[in-house]
Amino acid sequence: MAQNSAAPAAAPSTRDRIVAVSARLIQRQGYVGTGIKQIATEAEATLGSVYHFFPGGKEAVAVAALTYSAEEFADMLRELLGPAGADDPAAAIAHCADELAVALRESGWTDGCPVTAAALETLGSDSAIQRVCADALRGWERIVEERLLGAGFDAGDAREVATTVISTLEGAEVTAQVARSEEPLRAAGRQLARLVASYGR
Amino acid sequence: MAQNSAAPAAAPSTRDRIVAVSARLIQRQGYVGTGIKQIATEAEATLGSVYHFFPGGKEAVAVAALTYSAEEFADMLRELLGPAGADDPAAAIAHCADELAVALRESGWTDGCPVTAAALETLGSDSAIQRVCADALRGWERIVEERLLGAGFDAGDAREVATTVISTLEGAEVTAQVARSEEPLRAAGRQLARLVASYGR
DNA sequence: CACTGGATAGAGCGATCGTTCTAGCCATCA
DNA sequence: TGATGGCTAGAACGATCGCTCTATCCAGTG
Repeated sequence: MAQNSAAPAAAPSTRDRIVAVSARLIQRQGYVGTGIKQIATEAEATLGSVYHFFPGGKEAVAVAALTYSAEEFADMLRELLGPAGADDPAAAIAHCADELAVALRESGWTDGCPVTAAALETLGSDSAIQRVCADALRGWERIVEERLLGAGFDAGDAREVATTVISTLEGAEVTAQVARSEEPLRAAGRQLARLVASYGR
Repeated sequence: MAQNSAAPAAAPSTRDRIVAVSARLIQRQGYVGTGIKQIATEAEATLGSVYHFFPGGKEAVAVAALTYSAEEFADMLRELLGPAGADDPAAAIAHCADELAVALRESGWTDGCPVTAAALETLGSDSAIQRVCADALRGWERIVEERLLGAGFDAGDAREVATTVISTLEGAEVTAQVARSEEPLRAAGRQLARLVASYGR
């Protein structure tokens, strides 16, 4: 079917499959470690299709995949953090860390943050990938920041705490993956909750 | 001079050059993105030398490089955190984050944490690299933990806070690299100090 | 019906990957 | 002086990399 916008469970287009598969592979193997041919194979597409939809080559595919992943995680953040007016941002953030821990374990500790993975490999070059990763992190920070502002945080505090929350979640996720344990994320969640709560008086 | 063990500033051996260069390259380009031939060239060694000292190939070189980097960072941690009996662990941790920020800026935002970089690329495989990275993170946590214990922390708190401190520093360093700004690390340092201080009453 | 253009299909290009292999250098010691 | 062995040197191998190219398929349109 050609873009049946009404049916929710329509078969994904070739382009969408390429993006989704790329996101997953970058998440697990990094940008350099993921080959175009592997993407084509696992997306059940051919090399021709990949270069048809992404004339920019591997980098263009990665940019689309990272943009997709970034928005996906942003949605998750918004959902887990709850509405900006809710009463307990500390518990919401801890809940967020717990959900990340569960998802990580269920994937066999492989499906971490594709943005972090790709960012670390392209640091020297001021590539488009770099820019997408920077925007993603900044966007996630904003979501947390606005949640804190909604809970009555001072503007400066909200910004600084939001930056720290995202950094800590990123770092704790990597630590959890390496240690193959939920504990780093659980601990980070509890400590972040304590930190956030310390502003509430 | 052939291994003048007395002179402190002796020219480093070929093996040492290979390890040091590998550590720096993995730091900047990741494990997959760094080639054996590039290592040989930049270390002013030949391929033959690399395989002579590391019959295990690329993975063995990386393990040695990561072990070296891990110990180097552990030394830095011990020095910056000060003696276990010192009075203010919160300030020491913030100081630590600031030093990381300065070093990162001075390198042009390229020289981050090689352990994080390598760990993320080898998650699926239970390789020796994985093990080295896990040991490195655990070791760093222990250093922070003992510093907190020395400051009078409860055992459980010390462990959980130490895990969080390392995770946050890791995450903030990545964020700082991507954003090309010292701010994420500075913010993380201040918030970690606040968190640690919150236990002191 | 012929035609058109988006999409698919995969052979093949040059380059580079990690690795292996043989040859030779050179300080050491009999 | 000749032999030994740690170390250096780099050519070469098969595999795989990102990418280009041509050919084909096929739904939509006149």
